[in-house]
Amino acid sequence: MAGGKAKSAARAPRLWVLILAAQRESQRMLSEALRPLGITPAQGEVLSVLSSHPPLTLNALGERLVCETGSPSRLVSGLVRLGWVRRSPAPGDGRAVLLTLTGGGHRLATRCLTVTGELEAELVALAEAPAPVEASALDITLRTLWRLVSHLPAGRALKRRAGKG
Amino acid sequence: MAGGKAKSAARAPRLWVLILAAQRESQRMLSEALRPLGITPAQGEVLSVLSSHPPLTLNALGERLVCETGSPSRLVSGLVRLGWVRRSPAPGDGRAVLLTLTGGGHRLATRCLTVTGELEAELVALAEAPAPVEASALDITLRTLWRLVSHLPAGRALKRRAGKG
DNA sequence: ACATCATATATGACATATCATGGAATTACT
DNA sequence: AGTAATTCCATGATATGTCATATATGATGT
Repeated sequence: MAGGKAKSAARAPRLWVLILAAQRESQRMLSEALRPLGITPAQGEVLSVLSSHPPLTLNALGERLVCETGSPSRLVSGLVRLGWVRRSPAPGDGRAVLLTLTGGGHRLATRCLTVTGELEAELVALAEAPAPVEASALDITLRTLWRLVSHLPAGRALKRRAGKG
Repeated sequence: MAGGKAKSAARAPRLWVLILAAQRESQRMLSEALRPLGITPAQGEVLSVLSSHPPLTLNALGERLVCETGSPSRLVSGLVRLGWVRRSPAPGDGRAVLLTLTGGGHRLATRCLTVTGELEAELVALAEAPAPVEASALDITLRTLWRLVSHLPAGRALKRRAGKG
């Protein structure tokens, strides 16, 4: 019955813990995968967004990022220092700054998208259910996230924790 | 074939972005909810783990945490300074430290578990599907995470991003 | 007993994320 | 025009998470 399920949610690994675990592990994996490119996941997100958008102001970029709230001024500064992004004055607005990728930035963004795609495939492989399941969407989500992290460090932490209740 | 799906994955919000978005938003919500208690989400995780386990060493605690890898020395120091956790020498091992909750720590942990439970309910309400769905577990997971974040700042960032391809 | 290696913790260093502040430019209002 | 309010960006301050190092204790092997 539904009551039993709802009740068990109180002691099962919670959604938010699973979300945290999944984020930590995917962050680690992506961080590792991007290391050869010399950029961090957050920098990769900026490159990806800039590669598929018309020149954006800092503010507009910030509105399209998940990795950071507010205006990603320092995040962009790093990429400018590395030579992948160019800041130019925005025509018609003396306050704003237009961000564009340099030539090398475009090439790096392409490589970054490849790496991101590979990581996505890796995550999907971890998360994919071996067989069709029948349960509520939330149960399926919990199980999927659990499959994703269960044999990674964060998942092992949850197992140890469950070991003693 | 699977190729069709794999191709569409290239432009859909990716699993890892959704995981990041969900983590950012749930972190914000939990952070807000715990503020009245004067603790952070990471500190809350420590209190929760300690409240349901026998005295743990720092190392054993670290093995049960998702919020941090390595040994959570500083995280615990903060809780000791606040008076919620006690460090005592481990009998039989002069290197190790046993961590226990103080009386106030126990009470705070209880309140923390209540807050965490409420947040969990809130997240579940956001994530719950309005009606039964039929799709692969992964699709369901993506949709569930999307429901969770779609009307929150991180989700709006993803919408803006998708707006221009 | 002694030398060596492994383990437990603490701490410094660094990158990152969030919040608050300040300066410059634009917009709105009178 | 002129003033006030708002917007855009940069930067300082703080907290957090990760990595590397240092120190002390325990375990191992001769």
